[in-house]
Amino acid sequence: MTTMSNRYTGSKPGRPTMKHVAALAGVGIKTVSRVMNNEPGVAEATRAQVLRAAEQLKYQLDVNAGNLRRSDRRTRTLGLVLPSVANQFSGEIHRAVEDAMAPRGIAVFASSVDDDPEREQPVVAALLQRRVDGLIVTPAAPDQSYLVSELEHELPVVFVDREPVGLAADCVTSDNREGAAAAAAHLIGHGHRRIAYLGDLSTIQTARERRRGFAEEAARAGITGQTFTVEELHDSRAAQEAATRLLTGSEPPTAIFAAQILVTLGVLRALKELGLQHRVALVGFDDFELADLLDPGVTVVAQHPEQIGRLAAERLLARLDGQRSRPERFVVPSTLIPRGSGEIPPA
Amino acid sequence: MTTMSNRYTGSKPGRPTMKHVAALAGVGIKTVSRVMNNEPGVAEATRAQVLRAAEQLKYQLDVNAGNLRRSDRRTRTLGLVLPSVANQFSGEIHRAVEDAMAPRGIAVFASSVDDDPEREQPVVAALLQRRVDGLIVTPAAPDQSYLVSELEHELPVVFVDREPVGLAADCVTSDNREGAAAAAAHLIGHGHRRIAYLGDLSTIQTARERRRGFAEEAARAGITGQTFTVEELHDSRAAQEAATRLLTGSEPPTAIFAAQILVTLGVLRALKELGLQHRVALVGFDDFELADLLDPGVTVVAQHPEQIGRLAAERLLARLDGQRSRPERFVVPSTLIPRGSGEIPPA
DNA sequence: CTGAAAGCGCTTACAG
DNA sequence: CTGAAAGCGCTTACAG
Repeated sequence: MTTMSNRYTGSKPGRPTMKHVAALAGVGIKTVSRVMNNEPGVAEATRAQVLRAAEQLKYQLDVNAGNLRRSDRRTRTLGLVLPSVANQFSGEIHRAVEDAMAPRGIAVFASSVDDDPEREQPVVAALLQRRVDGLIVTPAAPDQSYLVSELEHELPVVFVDREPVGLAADCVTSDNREGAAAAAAHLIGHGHRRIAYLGDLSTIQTARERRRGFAEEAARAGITGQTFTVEELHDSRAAQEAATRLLTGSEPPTAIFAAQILVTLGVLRALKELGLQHRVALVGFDDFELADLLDPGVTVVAQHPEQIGRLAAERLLARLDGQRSRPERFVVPSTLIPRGSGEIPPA
Repeated sequence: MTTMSNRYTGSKPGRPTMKHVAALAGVGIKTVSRVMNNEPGVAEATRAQVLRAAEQLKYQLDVNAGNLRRSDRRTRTLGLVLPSVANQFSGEIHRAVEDAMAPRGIAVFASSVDDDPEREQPVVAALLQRRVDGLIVTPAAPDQSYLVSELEHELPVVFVDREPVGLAADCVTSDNREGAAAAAAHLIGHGHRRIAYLGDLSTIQTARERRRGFAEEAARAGITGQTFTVEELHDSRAAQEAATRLLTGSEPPTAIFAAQILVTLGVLRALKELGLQHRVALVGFDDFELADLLDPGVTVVAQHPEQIGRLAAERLLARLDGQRSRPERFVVPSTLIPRGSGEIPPA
């Protein structure tokens, strides 16, 4: 009979198992298991011997195999569904979640959905097949009721940035309505009446909230301005074109509220191209690097993605720890940061 | 005997298994396995029956359990080690990797190491315990030889953005040396001789490469300027202070090369504060959103993280598909983009 | 303090 | 076309 060390089954040669470590150390596999999991009740000499064998074989515990038999059936894995891991806001949420999970040994699968309603469910299904212990999701589909059965099976699900539709679950968002209202109030307070609202796809819940907050505040000031409302702007080029059209029209607005980051960038390009950056006021929703370095500095309603991510992660951990109270809705206040562009008076 | 449907073992109640589906459909579990994995050779009627049962129980295949017995032992999982999932460059690499892996059903674990040499190895070890099928790593530690045994066990490892030390493995980087040399040549070509080099930690391999590319090009032009070299700048505040010191010194530089994105931001702040943004030339390494909107526009050496990520992912997939050729080193060319700041003549 | 037996939910390797 | 038995690498539940 050959030695064990060359008789592995898989196509990856040489990956040792507890059996190999046990054989080399001259103990049972249960003892190896105890040592590798830092369980008490192993003689010091035995422990040392096992560790030596493990070291020699470069043995690494297989957490997936362990999980299969473990009574809690936890994979120590989390699914995070985001618009895109390449965007700044998502990245900061991701990092906050990672930082909250790492101390518990929970690894994070992040998936990008690009706000495509069709992709949300397949992406979530793939995560469920991997038996993630929980889900943190930025909803993109019009309805999340497909997750009801998972919730019933006690899978913790927390929604971030946007509220879910069709099921009751924990949720952490920015104060979209209040933030947009604050932006409107700020511009109105500086004397503006002809304020344009440029916003994202109205299928996105936060976009509708911001629209509403802005409109309510405007109405409160006796302003109604359908002519200045443009929605369905999902990229900066579309926003730039829309802003250019408004600004070169017969009755241009004296101020613009850009309700999403890419819209803000598009408006900035339009203003610069038209040489109007010091003439037309601008407040953007969502902060960005360099906003202070532009001329004028860009006044924004800053969101706090790291707080949103952290809260969502804490919520999820509490659920994993058995908290069964009913779903809560957390709203993270945004912050208006005046930097110049929002304080330009009407022409 | 009670019905099966309420007799689960785990703490997550109700998660059905193939056994439950098989019982409900009145077939063996092997048949359920065939259907759930879309294997051929199942009668249409049987298949339909199984699908109906699976649907009714909301059954989802457990890919981890399957993997345990599967002959290839693949977890369809990848480990991605990055400086931080919150930074733009990392995020774009991450997205490119995700997009390359998704069609193959491979999910990505991303981990942030914050360029902390101490954190690299524990982070990698955690991924290995999860039996990832491969690793894409931005090295932060001074040495990656701890991965030699993994490479021997045929675990595919590809390094991104920085070259590994102590082992031969596939690697995809920017052309740091050439890019920095191009920046130097650009400034020299515009008449500058007193050019400051502001760079990141010299422990980081790419920082050393950029320093070298810059110095070589300067030497070629007969310029030696030790007094203008500041390194170990790892955040924008440090860079701002260093730039301010140089610019307010007795013999200020007429041009600055900022060899890292945070350094560029710090220099921009310093220039603006001193009112020198139209007097002192600046080229930055790494592009950023809004570089074109500043006044003047910021000339940069643009890297292409999405290409770097895609190449690394393709390399890894080729290895997974059995390619055994010797390790290759890919260098992705960067692009100098003149926008104004780099074309300011010396005072 | 230690280890043999059973079993987690699947796939493999067969046999019919 | 279908399914019973064995086994993947661990942990559980015991027994000694």
